[in-house]
Amino acid sequence: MSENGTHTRIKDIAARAGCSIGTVDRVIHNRGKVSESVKKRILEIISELDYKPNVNARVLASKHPLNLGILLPAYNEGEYWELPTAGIQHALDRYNEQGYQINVFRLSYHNPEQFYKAGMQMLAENMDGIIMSPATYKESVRLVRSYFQEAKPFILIDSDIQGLPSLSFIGKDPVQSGSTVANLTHKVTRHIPGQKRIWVINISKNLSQMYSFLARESGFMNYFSNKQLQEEYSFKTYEIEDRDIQEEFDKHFHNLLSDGVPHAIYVTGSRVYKIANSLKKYKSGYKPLLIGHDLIRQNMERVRDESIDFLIEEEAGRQGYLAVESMIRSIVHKEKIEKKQLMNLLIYTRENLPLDPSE
Amino acid sequence: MSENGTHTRIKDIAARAGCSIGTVDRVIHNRGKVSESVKKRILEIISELDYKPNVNARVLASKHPLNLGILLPAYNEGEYWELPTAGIQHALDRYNEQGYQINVFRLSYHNPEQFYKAGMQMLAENMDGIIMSPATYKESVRLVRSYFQEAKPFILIDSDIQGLPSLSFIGKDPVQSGSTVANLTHKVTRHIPGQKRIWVINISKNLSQMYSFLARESGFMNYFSNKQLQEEYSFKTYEIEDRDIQEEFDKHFHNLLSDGVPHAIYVTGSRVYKIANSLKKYKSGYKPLLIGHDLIRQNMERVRDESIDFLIEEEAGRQGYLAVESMIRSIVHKEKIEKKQLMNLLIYTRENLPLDPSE
DNA sequence: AAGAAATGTGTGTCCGCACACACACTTTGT
DNA sequence: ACAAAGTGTGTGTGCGGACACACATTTCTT
Repeated sequence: MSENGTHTRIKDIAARAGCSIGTVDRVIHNRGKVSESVKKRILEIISELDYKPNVNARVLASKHPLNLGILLPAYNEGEYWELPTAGIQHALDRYNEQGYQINVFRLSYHNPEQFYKAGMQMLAENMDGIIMSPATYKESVRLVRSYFQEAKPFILIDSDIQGLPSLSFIGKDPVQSGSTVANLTHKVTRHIPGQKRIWVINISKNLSQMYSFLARESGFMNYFSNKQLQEEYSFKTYEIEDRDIQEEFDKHFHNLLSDGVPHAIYVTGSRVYKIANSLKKYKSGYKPLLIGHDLIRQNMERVRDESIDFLIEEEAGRQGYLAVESMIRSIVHKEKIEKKQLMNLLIYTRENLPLDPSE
Repeated sequence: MSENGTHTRIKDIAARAGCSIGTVDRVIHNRGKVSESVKKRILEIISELDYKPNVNARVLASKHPLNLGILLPAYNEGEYWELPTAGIQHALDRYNEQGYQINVFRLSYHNPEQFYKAGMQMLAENMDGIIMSPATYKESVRLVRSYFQEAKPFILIDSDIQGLPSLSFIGKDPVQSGSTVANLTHKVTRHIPGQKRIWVINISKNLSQMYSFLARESGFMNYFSNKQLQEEYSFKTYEIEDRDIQEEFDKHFHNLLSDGVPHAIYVTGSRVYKIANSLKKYKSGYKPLLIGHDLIRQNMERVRDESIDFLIEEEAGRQGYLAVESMIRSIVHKEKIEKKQLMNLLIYTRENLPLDPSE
């Protein structure tokens, strides 16, 4: 507090320390020379008074724009990455309206090499901070090594790579996510007489998604093995290539089904709708429980007509929003950011599906 | 945009309109007299340039504190209302740190009359804005009528009362929520042979909660009637008074159970843990599916030991946070707020339970 | 017609902070 | 011993907007 009854200001600190605001400013920003004794005194007063700089004044006075690098996988319309991207855009619009000046530099990648290259280009372009979703482990570590050396702040979204010196990770533990789905699957199928047949399907286009999918799968399997349910349940795992032509996909999938329709299918990624579509065309008395991820349009349609039973999502849009917000809070406001910001696990059914997935 | 390449400023508008910034300021704030012609010209320029005042400068310059009234039901430790309250506190702390000066005036109520009285006191104390959770319909309408006449902005959290001229409603549609639980219940129990017995239990202390509970119940029942599942399912609804002494509660509940343990129990509120506790003590071969609401500590413990199967929550903490944020954005930043901010429906199981429910 | 009141508009200060600049005092070099 | 370089500290201006105040011009009184 201060004489005027509100918050502590630089001026108040200066008065207490018996120096000018310029000197206080110098110790706060570590710029210019300040004698040790004065510096110590000021730091003491700062911590004693619990001085928090006024963010509004700070943003107003420092007129540097924020250069933000955004590095995400390439995607087509209606695909998963549209969601985080929308969240990012939402945040950018909002902060822009409020008077923040933010320049974005976007790059996308199709494969790990491109990821690394684009990441290095971000360095070359001298961004103030970088928001990215890592591709593979190896390239991420290589890239982050460079970031670390140049003290370049970065935020990881969607997939974490443990131990990286990121400002923050924003996303969800995929193993936990898989276990939760397993719990759901277990409870829904437990009363089916006889042995329950479960399929886990990974449909992916590229390597970088594969990691999350596999982690979800192992979380899923883990649940059943921890519960010692291997007797009651049988599992099959399929890796299906993402064929763009639905007919080809159908053919392949119907082929798998000919051995017998399972009781439940868990698709570890956002391409459940393809399974749902194929399943619809397959004449069979039994409709398996179908669970998949992410609130993309095509999935939502399939939830609406109940060909998908449950859709899990990990607040994809909010991840993007928070990434931008965290970057601003860290770089512009100089706040401290939580190392891990874990999202909630949302479950959607026909009943609680939002009309519009945009955040 | 402006000469300096960034955002439009008042100065830029003044330059274009050929007047001083004082005049522009007057038309923006509708204070003082401005000739019609100049006013019109300025307004045109404002909309043409899409002028957005710089929030940081605005907050910095206007040094009024924000007086915030908060009116919520009274609660004991560990009860539901702790969650929104924590969210509110989190927002207050955060904005306070950032240099906003916010004074809060809290009141709580045990019954509708107190609610109305406290609400009127908020008016008398001349708060800038009020965040509240409405008690009953009648009292809310009466109260809001006064608010409307005095143009006092208010935000409703948790329970909506349709058609009220609130700044925003922040919460969730309880009917939808009930239907979602019904879907879950249906899928889990569908494979049980024979007729499935379902219990819906409302445990509440006071009238104001009852509304949400009943709405959830009707959403729940709706699902089954829409699906025409009345043949396969039998339903019983119980209203249980919330007895503080668990033994008494147990006695009452065990009495109900003696007619036969149901296959599933849906508790429409946050007091599921009481049922879970009672159920544990009841010796029976069959453990019914147990679903309830809200991430309070006692419920979390029961999810952890799997005596509660699913816990549903509607981002209670975030509701509080958003309420404060929305109030600030509306009153201080003068932004436009969305009339309805619907929360997500979160599902928790043992696998994805957070360690700490605080936001 | 002259002062009073109403109307319209411009100027200046402050909010808290960032940063450039100025300047005094000390230390170093020759 | 005196200039040059280095070190420590104070002052001033500007960021965009809010608001008080000053003042000019018009309109109203009597």
